[in-house]
Amino acid sequence: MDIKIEAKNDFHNIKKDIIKVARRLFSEDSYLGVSMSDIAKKLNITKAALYYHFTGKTEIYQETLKEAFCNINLKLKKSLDKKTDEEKLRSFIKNYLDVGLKEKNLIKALVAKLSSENLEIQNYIIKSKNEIIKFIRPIIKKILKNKNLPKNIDSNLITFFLINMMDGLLLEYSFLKKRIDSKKISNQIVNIMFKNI
Amino acid sequence: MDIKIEAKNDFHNIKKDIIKVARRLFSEDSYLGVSMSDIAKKLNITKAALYYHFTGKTEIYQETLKEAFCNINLKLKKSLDKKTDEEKLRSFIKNYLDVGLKEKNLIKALVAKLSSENLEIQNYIIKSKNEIIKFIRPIIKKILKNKNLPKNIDSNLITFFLINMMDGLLLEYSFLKKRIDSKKISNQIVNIMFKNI
DNA sequence: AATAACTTACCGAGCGGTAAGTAAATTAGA
DNA sequence: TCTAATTTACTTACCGCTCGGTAAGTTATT
Repeated sequence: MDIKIEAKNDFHNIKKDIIKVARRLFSEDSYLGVSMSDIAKKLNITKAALYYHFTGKTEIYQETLKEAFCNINLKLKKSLDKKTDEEKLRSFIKNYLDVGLKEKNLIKALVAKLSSENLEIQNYIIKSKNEIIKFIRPIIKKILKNKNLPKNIDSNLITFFLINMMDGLLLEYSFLKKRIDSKKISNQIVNIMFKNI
Repeated sequence: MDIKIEAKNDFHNIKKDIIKVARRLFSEDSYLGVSMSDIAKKLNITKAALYYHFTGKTEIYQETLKEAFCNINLKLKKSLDKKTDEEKLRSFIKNYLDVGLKEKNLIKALVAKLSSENLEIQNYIIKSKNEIIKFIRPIIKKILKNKNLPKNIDSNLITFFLINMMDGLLLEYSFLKKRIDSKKISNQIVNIMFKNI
């Protein structure tokens, strides 16, 4: 009985452990740059054990992406707690940058080798990105409602540019391995893209 | 004699051919995603022949990056031909987007597996990017000279944000395999980031 | 007795890279 | 100018290694 309790204390889903480790490795390197052996070694198990729990590398990668995107969505939803729309926007940008720096693989996923065989993963990324855009777009729309935008510019475009600017920044910071002050940067972005427009 | 002339007509540096092919392949895939055999096969030569002309894969990759950056700089310099600073800026953005879409590997280079052994390549990328920034910064500075910028914002920051926004956009378009109207987008970027600021 | 959760030991394929051989062009020497 | 030596630009055939993946055996729990 005592042993069982001890076992229960030690218990945590091994599949979750695998994804957790894979997520860290894929975050530091590309899909091709991480091997199944790498993942197994970090867990002190054999490569074959991974194949007991998952059908293959693709599935593991897909699961890490799922978890990462789930994480992002959870964090971004917190932005809605803020009172004003502008505060929501600022919070959204800050949270996106924060989680993006932690989950570098999300950005890397966009450029890593996702060949035709991984079409499923590509579509999953597109879907997840669209969810993020849909999430912040109405807020930006409300903020820009009463401002008279230049011709050819609408709130959808600005949302699109905002997301890609943040992705570009994340890429740069992750490449340069620079620490950033996400709050400061979010304020700067708002100042440049939304103030005085 | 006739044969010699014919040979001269056919003559073009094989090393340049290799870099040309490698450049296209690396542009479509990541560093790890392209093998020496892939490059050789496209040229209808053997893999060993590549090692006659180059010391290894790293050197070939480095040469493709060099050529690509050289190409960028050449095209960007043409922006200086324009009359006004604003026209120079618009042209710079358009050219950057155009060449960036062609040379996807430049953007990919930032996230592909460039492990510790490729520190040289990393430094080369940083150096080349800095050159681009140095090139456009004074123009942006002049444009923003008489505008009163919000606190915490200066022309250097806006330059930095501009470059990263373009990189983010290129990443997105290259991922979605979307055709873009670079002139239209450059105007939109200027409208959002520089007009009414 | 059966199942869950592994390990051991292997597979074929492909990787970056190399040693040795070869045909054609170029150069050197008589 | 003819020939022998050398060099250029490769090819063939391999190396050791790692990859993703699997079949079969093992141990502990149910």
